[in-house]
Amino acid sequence: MTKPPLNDPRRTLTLRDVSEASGVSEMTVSRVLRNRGDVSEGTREKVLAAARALGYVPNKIAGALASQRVNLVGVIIPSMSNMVFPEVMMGISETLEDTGLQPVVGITNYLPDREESVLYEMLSWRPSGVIIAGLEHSEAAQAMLESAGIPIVEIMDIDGTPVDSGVGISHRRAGLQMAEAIIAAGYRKIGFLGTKMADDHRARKRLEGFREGLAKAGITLSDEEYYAGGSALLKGREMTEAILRRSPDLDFLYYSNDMIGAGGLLWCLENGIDVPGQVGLAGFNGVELLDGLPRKLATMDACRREIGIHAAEIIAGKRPSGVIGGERIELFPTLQPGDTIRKI
Amino acid sequence: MTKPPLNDPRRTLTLRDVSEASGVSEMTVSRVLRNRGDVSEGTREKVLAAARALGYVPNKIAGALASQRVNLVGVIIPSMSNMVFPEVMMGISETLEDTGLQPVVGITNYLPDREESVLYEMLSWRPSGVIIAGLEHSEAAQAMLESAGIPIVEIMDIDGTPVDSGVGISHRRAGLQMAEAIIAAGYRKIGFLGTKMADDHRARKRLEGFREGLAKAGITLSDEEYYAGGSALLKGREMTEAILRRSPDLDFLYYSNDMIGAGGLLWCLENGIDVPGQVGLAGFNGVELLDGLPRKLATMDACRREIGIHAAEIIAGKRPSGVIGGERIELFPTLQPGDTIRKI
DNA sequence: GACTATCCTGATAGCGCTAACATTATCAGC
DNA sequence: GCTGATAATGTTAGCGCTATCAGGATAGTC
Repeated sequence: MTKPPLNDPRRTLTLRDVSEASGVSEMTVSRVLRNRGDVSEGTREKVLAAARALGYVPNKIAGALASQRVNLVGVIIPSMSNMVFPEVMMGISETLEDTGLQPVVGITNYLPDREESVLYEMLSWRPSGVIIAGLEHSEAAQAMLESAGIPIVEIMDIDGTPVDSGVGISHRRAGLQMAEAIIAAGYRKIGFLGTKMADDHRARKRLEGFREGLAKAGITLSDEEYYAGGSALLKGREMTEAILRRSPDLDFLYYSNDMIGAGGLLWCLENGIDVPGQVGLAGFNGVELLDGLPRKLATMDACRREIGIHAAEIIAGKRPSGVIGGERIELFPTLQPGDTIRKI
Repeated sequence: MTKPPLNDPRRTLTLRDVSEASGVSEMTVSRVLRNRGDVSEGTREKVLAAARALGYVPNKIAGALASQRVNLVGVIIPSMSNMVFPEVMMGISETLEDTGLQPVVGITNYLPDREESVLYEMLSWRPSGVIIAGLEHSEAAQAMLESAGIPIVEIMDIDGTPVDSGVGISHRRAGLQMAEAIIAAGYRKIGFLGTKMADDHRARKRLEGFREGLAKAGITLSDEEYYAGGSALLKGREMTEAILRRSPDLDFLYYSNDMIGAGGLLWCLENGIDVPGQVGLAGFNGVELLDGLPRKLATMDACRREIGIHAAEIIAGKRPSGVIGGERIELFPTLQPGDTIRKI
């Protein structure tokens, strides 16, 4: 963005250029281009023609500064690499589409430090609202959210207290319900397979809920296996092989996400393990991928799309309630037993 | 972003507030917060302390307007729903990380109209550069790119002439090479399975190259099957079943992407089809998912990550060549035969 | 004809920040 | 002490736009 001298014909155009080309004031041009206020049909056309002919693109930076209005919504999520956040994004984009608001995404990679800096960066653009994944933030991030003076929606998780609004599911309960279903189906020697990520609070809460569910039946996890990085499908295979080799008496494997669950399912099928007779399997998320698998993996959908839609509605002020802020929307995932849990 | 009166303590903070709190001029505060110019250690600490205490977040809108510098890079891609663009994004983010530049993503859903409006919106923020997928754009979009006055990098595809810089692979050649490999392996009755998208120019070019490759051996496609929307893995299964039911004599299936290829592979394995003996299979992209499949699908990697890295380097001015613009970087995908093409 | 109402357009004053220059402190060297 | 460099800070003037209000038409009303 170097600035050419004023006489350079390739200097970036301003309202003034359009104004001069169409013979009206800058203010009128501004009105035409924003469809605001009354402008006669004649001038409107004249201005639009001039703008088009010049190839004028308004400068939103200047516009935003002058109007104190920024049509941006910051969306801060940990990752894009599995399909869960992209689906949330779709819900958000779709809902924001006809509001004039535009989502801007920041990725944290599950790092609190990075979340903090991404948030700072976002807020420095003075967005109209922020949608941020999770309820756990660094102290500084928490402070920024509290004093931002704009709508904040914390999404995905509802087990805790949002700064402003919250939309999500109870991961603790999701884990608990899955445990209950597994026990009800008669499984007793249960293994857990998940990621190593200390900062994935939602996976942690699911596991806690799961343990709690098992505890109610007087059961504890028989074995655990963790991974980090790499192709989730492949890791699912490897981990499944490893855990079953180490603990051959396991009769159920609970995966912290569907992708590793799918890998586990493929491995079991190839190795002649009777699923769900000998070993039952379940994942979490309800990803579309599962539809194409030889057998449907048991899972719970995380209401990803709905979360995105509701969050965006709150920011856009589209909530039917008419409430301004401080909404708390809990969604309820349904258990999809698929073909990998014994029918009772 | 409503603006509270000046006496409202919750009004958004400005440089002036920090300046008053720390007893120096706004300019000095600005210098401290941007680490620019000479500021004594004493004042620096005083200012930082005040800024932190107040919870001041600079207003980049004002900063950008004043300095004519925007640390944003527009990235315009068609989709996030398969893993190809997220991986390009990772290459971009990683490369931009230490440059002070920030990517901002826009999604077009393969719609030229939407591409045009997303581009317009992006340019109105006066970014430092634009990375945009593909070489085919609407006339208006093309004009905007030409006159934007910033570095433009068109990515993914190199079969054509970029406006400014280009980074990608030849999809035409990729299709051609795959055809040659298939023919060399002795397959003759070849079917194609792909998406319906008229505006996926890269898929189209691959198919054209593929047809060309077949033609050289005097072969034409024996059958074709197309889909739109839905779970790609599932669609891959369904399409494979459909095409093989209609044309049982096919001995090879070329899929326009790995995901449907994977679905096809699973279907074939379940239905006792000898792969690659009776039917050979190949996809395109080289997605990580394939690593977890029972058998490795033949594919060609699309150099997604590298494309992202090179594109970002061009925008950031990090190219070793020192060239300013108009670079053309062709990458060469390698054929990964996997286990689904007969060894010769 | 004066008056109000409605519609359209223009002049003015910033938005919050930074570039560029101006000014003031500080200190070495003679 | 004075000069002149260097370092540290302040002053001024916008960046390109929009909110706000002030007109100038035109038309209708009494």
